[in-house]
Amino acid sequence: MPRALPSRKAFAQRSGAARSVPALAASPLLASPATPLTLAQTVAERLRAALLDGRFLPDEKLNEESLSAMLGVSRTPVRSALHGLSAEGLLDYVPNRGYSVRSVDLERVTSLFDVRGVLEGLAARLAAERGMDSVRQASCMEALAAGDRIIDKGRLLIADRAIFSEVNARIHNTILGAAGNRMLQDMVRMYHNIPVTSDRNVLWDDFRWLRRSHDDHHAMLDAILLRDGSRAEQLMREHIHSVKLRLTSRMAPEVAARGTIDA
Amino acid sequence: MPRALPSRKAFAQRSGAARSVPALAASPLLASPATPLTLAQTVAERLRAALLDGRFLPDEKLNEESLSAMLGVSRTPVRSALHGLSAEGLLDYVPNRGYSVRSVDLERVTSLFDVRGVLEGLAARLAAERGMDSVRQASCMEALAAGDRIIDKGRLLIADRAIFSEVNARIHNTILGAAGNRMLQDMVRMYHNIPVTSDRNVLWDDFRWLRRSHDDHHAMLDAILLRDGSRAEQLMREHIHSVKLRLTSRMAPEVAARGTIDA
DNA sequence: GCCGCAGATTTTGGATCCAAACTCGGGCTG
DNA sequence: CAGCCCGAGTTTGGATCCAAAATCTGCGGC
Repeated sequence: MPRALPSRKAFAQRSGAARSVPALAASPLLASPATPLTLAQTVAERLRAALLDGRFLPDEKLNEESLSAMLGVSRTPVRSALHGLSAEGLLDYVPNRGYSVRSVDLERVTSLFDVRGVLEGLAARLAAERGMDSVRQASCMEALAAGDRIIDKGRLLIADRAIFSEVNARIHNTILGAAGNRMLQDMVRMYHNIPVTSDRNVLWDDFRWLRRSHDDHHAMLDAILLRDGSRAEQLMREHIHSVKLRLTSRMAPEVAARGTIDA
Repeated sequence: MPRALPSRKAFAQRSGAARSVPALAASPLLASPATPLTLAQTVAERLRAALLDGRFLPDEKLNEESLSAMLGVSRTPVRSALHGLSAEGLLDYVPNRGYSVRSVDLERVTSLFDVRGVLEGLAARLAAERGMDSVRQASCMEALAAGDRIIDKGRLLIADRAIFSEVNARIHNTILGAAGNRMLQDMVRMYHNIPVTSDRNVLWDDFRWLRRSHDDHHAMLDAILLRDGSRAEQLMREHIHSVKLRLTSRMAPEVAARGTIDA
């Protein structure tokens, strides 16, 4: 008999409200081919969301039976989901001992942003070399304009945070798409799904930093439109580097100094 | 009743002979912590090996039942293995339609080597910045010397191919390890497991190219020992780029021109 | 009092069973 | 004759069952 389950609060409903922001029209890219999802996939999705939201403690062991009870499915799809999430790097797995939440320490964040820097740098370069189609150009311009409107207010309203987050995501995603490199897309998307480094965890509260960040976006897109691959790459690297510094300084204020990108 | 199985020849025995090359002592790095492997993992390993050896046709559909019969296990570990391999990018998966061998076309190889270029470039830069410990230095020197001995013969003996392949792997792996970035290691190792791009598929038959490649190794390690991160990165990028050109030119001689890395 | 060891219990890994989705072929209709 | 519809057979996804490994617990020895 399965003893009293932990009953993690509010796990069942995750209706995903507050995702759409009216200030930015939905991008026409990435249309879904209406694939019939499998149970294991939806379970994986829910677990991923829970992990990103920090609803599990770092290093917490995940019990298959508890999860299956929690989600109202059998152990089979849960096992499949856990397996997949560990392949994505969100969980740790030890053969006969099960899965546990991968904790993100400073060293791991540093590693990740170093990788992210060169990958997104590559994306920017490729986008510049290939050139952007008009749809993507328009999408970026729209996002930049939306960002400008916020910046021009001179301070960051709370309501604008979500928009800015969306603007940021739009720009990076469009560049990534323009690069036209599938492998690259998959990799970058992969660690957009890692807790601390996920965009939703970036702190959008420092107005100065935010303005600088938006300036970076302008410069990057400028370089891309001018087809200057090297400059686009350098700018993107430096941009990511600044995000890395920002995040790591929060994690361990005393450390987080020596950069790894600047010449 | 399961009808006559395809009985892919020589699938059962894969005793893995001819892996150790006497010219190079086993590297003391990467000691195995003696993890008790699970069946699913061994199945994944065998399937991976089969895929890398090209024992399956591109786009071939993999039937779970056939595989389980072939390997003498139930469908459960096979399913787990297939799931994992698709996460690694070796297989394609469509929800209710199963797994199939991912075919590697020219576009995919190009994508992959562009990514690999920046990632291994990052590894070289990080290795230079951190510096190599004496063990790694010695390991590299040994590998370089072994390579020199082969090159000095003025032509490539068939027996030396395996050694050179080993030398190459040793150098790249050591640099990767010296970078001290776990995330990076995982990513690079991941696409060392992709059919066409796997080191074992590099063609070591053109002596001139091979000599140039070995020169690259010398230059790279030189830069790393001098702690010149930028140069190490540039050299590694260019090195990978040359491998890319070499592979793509074989795949489609008429295309494979415009590079993406050189300034 | 602490460590180690043996049995009980929990938990994971693998096998089997069942249902739902897909495939393929024959027959029907326009 | 082409195209669609429907049903048999196959294949995958999910649930359940069983065995092996690990964890926990309590006892005894040093």
